[in-house]
Amino acid sequence: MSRPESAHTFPAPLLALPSFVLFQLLRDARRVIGALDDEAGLRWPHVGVLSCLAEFGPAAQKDISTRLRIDASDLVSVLDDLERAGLVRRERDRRDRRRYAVTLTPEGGAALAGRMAATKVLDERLLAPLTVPERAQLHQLLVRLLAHHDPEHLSPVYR
Amino acid sequence: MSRPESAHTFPAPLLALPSFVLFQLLRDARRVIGALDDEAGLRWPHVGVLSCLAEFGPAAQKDISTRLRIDASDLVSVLDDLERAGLVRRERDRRDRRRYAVTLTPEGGAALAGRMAATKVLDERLLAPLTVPERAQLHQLLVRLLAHHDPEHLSPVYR
DNA sequence: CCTATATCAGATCGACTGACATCT
DNA sequence: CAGATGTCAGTCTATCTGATATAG
Repeated sequence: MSRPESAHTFPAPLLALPSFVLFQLLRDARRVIGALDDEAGLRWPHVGVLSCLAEFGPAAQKDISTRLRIDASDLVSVLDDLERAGLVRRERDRRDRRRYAVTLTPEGGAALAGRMAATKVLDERLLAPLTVPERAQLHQLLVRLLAHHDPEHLSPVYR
Repeated sequence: MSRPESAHTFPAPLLALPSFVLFQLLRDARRVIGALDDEAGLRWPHVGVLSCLAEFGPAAQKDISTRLRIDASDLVSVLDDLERAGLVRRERDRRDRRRYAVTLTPEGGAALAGRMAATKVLDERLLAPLTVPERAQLHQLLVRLLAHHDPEHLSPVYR
C-alpha cells in the first residue's frame, strides 16, 4: 500500500523545504567534487580565483574578494597557495601601492581549463537523472534565483 | 550595448556550472538561516534530529545517523545539546543494550514546530524571485535529483 | 586624521578519521 | 571470538571576527 519508508528517506517536512533539498544535494556533490580538490590540490576558492582572473583580467585582492564574496582575510592563504604553485603572480600596483595586481600565469590558465573540463563532467553526472530540457530548466531557475539576490544586502559585507 | 559587468557578477564559466550556482545559493541561504541558528541555539543537525524523531518515532543513534547521513560520532554532541535543553531523552534499549532509544520530548516537538514555521518563511523569501508554478517546478526537480542519488554509493558510509 | 588594502591570530562549524569501551 | 553501537580525541576546510601595518 503505502511506500515503505526505507532507512534512507529523509523526513517529509524537511523534503518540503527547498533549502533543505538544496543543502543535501550540495552535501552529496561535495563528496564527488571534493575528490577533484584533493587530486589537484586546488579547492573551490582556488578555482574561483583562477576563473575570476581569467574572466576579468588582473585584479586587486579586494576586487576578487568582493566578486567571489570571500572574506579578504581568507583570500590571503589561497593566493599564497596559487602563487607557490606558479598559477598566479602578485605584483604591486604602482598607482596605488596598497594594492596588488594579481595576474594569471599561463600555467594558471591551463590548470583552470583542465579543472573546468573535469568539473563539467561531474556536473553532467549530477544532473543525469533529469532529461536534457529539465536540466536546462533547472539551471535557468537556479541562475535566476542567484541573480535576484542583492549582494549589498547580504551580511557580512565582504571586507 | 553589452551589459556592464558589475563588481558583483560571477565569472560566466562558473555560472554555467549548476553545481556552482547551487553552491552560491546555499552560501547566501546559510547567512539568512544561520540567523535562526544563533537565535535558538539549534543548528541544522539539531533540527534534522528533531524532525527525524518526530517523523519516524524513537530511534537508535545509528538509525538517525544513517538516515540523516551524519557521521555517528558527530551525532553525539548534537544529542548532548538536545538532551541538555530537554528536547530529547536518551534511554537504553532494553532489548539491545548497546543502543539508546532516543525519544522526542513535548518541548522538543514544540521547538521543532516553531523552527519549521520560521524556516518556511525564509524559504519563501529565498524563492520569492520566481512565480508560484516556477517554485513548484524547481522544488520538484531538486527533489527528484536528490531521490535519484544512491546513498549506498556515497562514501564514506555513515558509520 | 581617517580610510582602504592586505595580513595575521584566533574562533566556530561541519565533515571526516582512528581508536576504544561496551554489548550481542 | 567477531561485529555492532556509542564515545572520544584530533584533523581539515570554509567562514567569520578582531587587530595591525602600510599606503592614499
